[in-house]
Amino acid sequence: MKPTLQDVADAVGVSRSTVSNAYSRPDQLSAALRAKILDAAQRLGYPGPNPTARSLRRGFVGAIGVLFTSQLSYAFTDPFAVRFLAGLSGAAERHGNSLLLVPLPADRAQVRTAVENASVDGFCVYCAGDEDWALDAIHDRGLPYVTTAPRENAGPADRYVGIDERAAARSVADHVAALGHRRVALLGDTVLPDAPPGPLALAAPQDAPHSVTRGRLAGFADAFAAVGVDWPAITVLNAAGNSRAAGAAAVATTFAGDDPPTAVLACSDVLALGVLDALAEPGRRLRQPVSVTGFDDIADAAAAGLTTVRQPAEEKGRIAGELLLKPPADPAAGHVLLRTDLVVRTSTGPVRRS
Amino acid sequence: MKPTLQDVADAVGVSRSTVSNAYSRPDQLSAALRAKILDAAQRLGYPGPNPTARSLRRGFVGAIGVLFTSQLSYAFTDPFAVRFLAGLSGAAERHGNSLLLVPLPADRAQVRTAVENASVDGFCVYCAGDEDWALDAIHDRGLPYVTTAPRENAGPADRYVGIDERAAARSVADHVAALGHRRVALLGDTVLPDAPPGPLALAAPQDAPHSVTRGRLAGFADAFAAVGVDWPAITVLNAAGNSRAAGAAAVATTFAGDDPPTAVLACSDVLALGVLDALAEPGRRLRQPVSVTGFDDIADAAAAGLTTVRQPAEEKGRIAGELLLKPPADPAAGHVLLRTDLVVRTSTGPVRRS
DNA sequence: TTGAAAGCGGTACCAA
DNA sequence: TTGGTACCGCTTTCAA
Repeated sequence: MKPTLQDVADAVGVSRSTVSNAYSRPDQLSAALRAKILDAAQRLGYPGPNPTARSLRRGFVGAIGVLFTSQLSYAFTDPFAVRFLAGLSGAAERHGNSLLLVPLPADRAQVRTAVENASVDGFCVYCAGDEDWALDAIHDRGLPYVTTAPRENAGPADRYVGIDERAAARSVADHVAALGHRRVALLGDTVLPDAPPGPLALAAPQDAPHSVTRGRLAGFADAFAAVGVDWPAITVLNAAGNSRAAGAAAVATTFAGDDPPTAVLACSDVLALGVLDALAEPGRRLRQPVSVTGFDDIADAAAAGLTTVRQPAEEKGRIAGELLLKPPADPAAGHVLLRTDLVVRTSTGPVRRS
Repeated sequence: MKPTLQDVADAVGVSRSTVSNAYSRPDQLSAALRAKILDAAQRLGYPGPNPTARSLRRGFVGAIGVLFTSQLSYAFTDPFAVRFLAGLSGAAERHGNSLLLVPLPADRAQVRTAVENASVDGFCVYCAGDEDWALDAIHDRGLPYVTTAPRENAGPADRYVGIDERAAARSVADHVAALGHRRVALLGDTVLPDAPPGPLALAAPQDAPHSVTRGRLAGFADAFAAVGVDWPAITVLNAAGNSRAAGAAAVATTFAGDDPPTAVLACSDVLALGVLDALAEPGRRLRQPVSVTGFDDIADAAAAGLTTVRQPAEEKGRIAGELLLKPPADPAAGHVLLRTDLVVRTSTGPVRRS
């Protein structure tokens, strides 16, 4: 059996408190005694204070939990999520905290369990807003948390860092509309759960269950409504996942028809890059070039010449971390809206009169 | 104060054991009583069993620690590390484990503390081999661990997953040598600690303190020695970090001289891409095209036409996770060497006679 | 089916 | 400076 603090105390002939102090508060005992204790510990193979026991007693852990709405392993395939994590881990690093990445099981009941079993002092929920079962579980645990999207019924104590999704989406859609595009398609990841890739019937942006998608679709719609293109005239495309391949698959049949869209506005850069991939496929014949826009401004966007909306990824993560680790005195400061910038590159251009 | 299990027990008029069973072993009590207990818990706002206390009592945590040799936030900027993490998190997910990302402080003494404070059942040490203070700390805690490089004095119980760095490096260097290159430069990240960017005096590959760099440099050297180019004739370049910018900076002055290298072999794709960046700078005049090779085959390598050595990133992570979470019965199976493949693209070509 | 009691391994207050 | 003593919150035999 592994030796415990008690064993060390016995070996040296002192009390447990003294051994504990030797580790946690060196100034509380003489250097000589401390050396003697550490020496004995070494000899006995005492691994040092058990972190779990220490956390239990101290009442805090020194770790924050990170929850992803999608599979944890998918999170690492999303460039934006990775940059967010970089920012978050930087903040954690600075505060001496660890990051506990908690995989969320698909089963709703198990989500509760996963949340309940996490030894953490708080949670950062990436890209939530509708995953209420996870947020509810966190809330029930009474732990502080930060989300990257505002909750429907957010209380004043709720903290989040995000962007104005709708306004940001509108900015890029305004740009596309100004270029003269009127036949457009909007592309999102899992716009409706379990929908197949490709065109989708969505009565209104509000019907998208995911709040981020909802906000972006609404912003796109705003821009086109302003130039007389109403929602029913807009094609909504569904992608089965947030990947280039999914983006390409979603538009596979889009440009075949008689009157194809002249622009595709995607809810993420990754999807948009997939659209560009599809458009670049050899053998594809187009009546006119298709404008494509993304969202996020990930690293690959620049090289691809993708017009997109930039949001500060690392900063988002960093602020999420700070919000959690160093709560602002003023609760109003707990709601942070980051600025976004329209980045116009070569993937968008004026529509050609036919 | 937050209610505890005891409070719930008191409220219902049962013992703590029964309440505990209501949560952890529903089959141990009548459905009616269980409902009553859960109901009372709800009413009192009991957050469910405290995970820390539970872990302490049960003797395991359900989480594995991840240690990066560099800053945690840097890890997310390294594409290969990210893919490794994706694989690792997949394995963790499958086994119902969480991942605790532990930031390692620069201070050596604090590294111990960081390791000692992590509530985990084991560690995955990314890219270690020489960070012995971290490994020692893990070892002293008596926890199982996996590394991504063999340890010098590895015992039979040590588990690791890696590649034959030297052979892999040789394969790409053989390719370059076969193309006729004899004046070559090798480029590594932090070949020697605190060295400035650019040319470096390194008496032998063995003098590189980092085992991965050491192995790769040795492999490069092997190939050129085989064609009569000895170590002193080879330029070694140091990069201050594993980034494109650092790669570019490292070769900033390399091609100015009279007799510049005709090939640069980098220890990572990221560095190699930086070299390509530098070579593509406007205004740079070269006597002949410079061949460049990388290592890892990250996503951006293909688009850049980079000749490189592919190693299976996600699989490396996945296997590391499996090795930790489901230790092989046969200890020999705890040492996994993954295969690598030379991927020849357009960044390498035959040397031109001058 | 339920409860009593004994820890899991430490920490921190307070008194000596 | 050191030791005594609760106690952190839960799980788990074992007996009732």
